[in-house]
Amino acid sequence: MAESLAINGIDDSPRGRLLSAAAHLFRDKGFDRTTVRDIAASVGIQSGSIFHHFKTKEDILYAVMEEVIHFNTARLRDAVAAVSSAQGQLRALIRAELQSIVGDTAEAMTVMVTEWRCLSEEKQRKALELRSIYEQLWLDALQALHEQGAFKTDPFIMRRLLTGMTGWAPNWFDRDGSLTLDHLADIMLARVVGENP
Amino acid sequence: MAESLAINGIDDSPRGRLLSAAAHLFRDKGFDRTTVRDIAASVGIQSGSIFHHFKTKEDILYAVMEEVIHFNTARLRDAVAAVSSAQGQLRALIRAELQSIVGDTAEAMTVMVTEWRCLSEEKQRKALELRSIYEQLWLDALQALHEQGAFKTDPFIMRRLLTGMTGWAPNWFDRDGSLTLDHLADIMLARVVGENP
DNA sequence: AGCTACCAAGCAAGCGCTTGGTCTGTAAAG
DNA sequence: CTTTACAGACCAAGCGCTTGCTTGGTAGCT
Repeated sequence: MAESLAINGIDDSPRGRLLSAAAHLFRDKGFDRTTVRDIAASVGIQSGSIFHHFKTKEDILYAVMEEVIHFNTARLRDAVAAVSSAQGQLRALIRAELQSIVGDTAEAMTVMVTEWRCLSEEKQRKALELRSIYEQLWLDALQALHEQGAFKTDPFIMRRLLTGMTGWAPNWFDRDGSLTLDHLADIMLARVVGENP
Repeated sequence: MAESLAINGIDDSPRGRLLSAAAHLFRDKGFDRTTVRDIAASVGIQSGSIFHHFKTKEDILYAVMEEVIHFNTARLRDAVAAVSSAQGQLRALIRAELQSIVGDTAEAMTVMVTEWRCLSEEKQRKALELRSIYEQLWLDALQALHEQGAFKTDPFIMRRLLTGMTGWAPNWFDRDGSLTLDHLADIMLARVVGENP
């Protein structure tokens, strides 16, 4: 049994604690190398007891993704709503996604990126549908910027480049280093609008 | 038994065919979900016969990475050597990495990115050492561009952003689509030097 | 004679998941 | 106020299957 920091957006019911622990283990060892015995041990119960809360191990993975998508879609929506200019909105989206991906939901977000294919096709489809609102927020902001001439590249491609940049960040960004998330967001924004911090 | 396209840089000895087949399966299903029986079946031998060529399943993964690192380091070196200007060199590096990652060594490169943690720490360290020449080629070109004022961001960070952009490409780039790798390389280059294709 | 490449059979360990039951807290029925 | 009912949370034990890998041997080429 090991204490593990809760993930933002996941409550601390028995089920929620199971989800946080699972996300943590999935990130560290991967879905397949994490056994239900590992997850059970890290919250201090027997392995069989897991199946009182979830039907299958895969359902745990899906639940982690579901929770993190909902939480971060709401965060993205708030981030966009708080700003009026298109460039300001994009900067807010980048900053919020960085917060999701290396900050308070890091484990769950990383898991969503790296363990995606461990879901059955049906669950992938369902999760993709949940993601669609999230992605639309990005495309709207990028489309607006594109129309006002801030960049020439196709907004869909630009979103993919940004996804790659933010998605890779957990592999190198050091939360205790001198580079702040605010600064990094400015650097990434400049890759889109062409300014040069 | 299924035919699978050979990966550039891997010969077609029994061992090489095993490596190509393994890389293909590792990319599709992941290292952990691929069984030695899967690999054996895809080249038409019995599962036990695999261990005549490799000591462990993990050794297969390492061998895939080793081969692809060597091959692509050579390709990167050639790409740089063929151009004189710093910006031309960076463009050549981006183009070559895209070729590696969505082209003729796609399976093996994708596996290297996504199945990295399936290696033991010792093998990770060894593979990282092999990678260091590869990364130095990038840093030299970026450093030169940085010194001549083409961009202000720290070259190390810029390399990480580029790694993310190219590394994510297999998840969306369509080899049969209208976007060419040459065009995509130009788009990515512009994220660094601030021009706007 | 020796080497490479392979087969056939199977072992030991670990896996996800099931089963039948216990305990505790809550709340309606008497 | 007690009794009965019941659901949620969990345990102890273990089943059936898959896994990576081993063993002892054979066929063919040099």
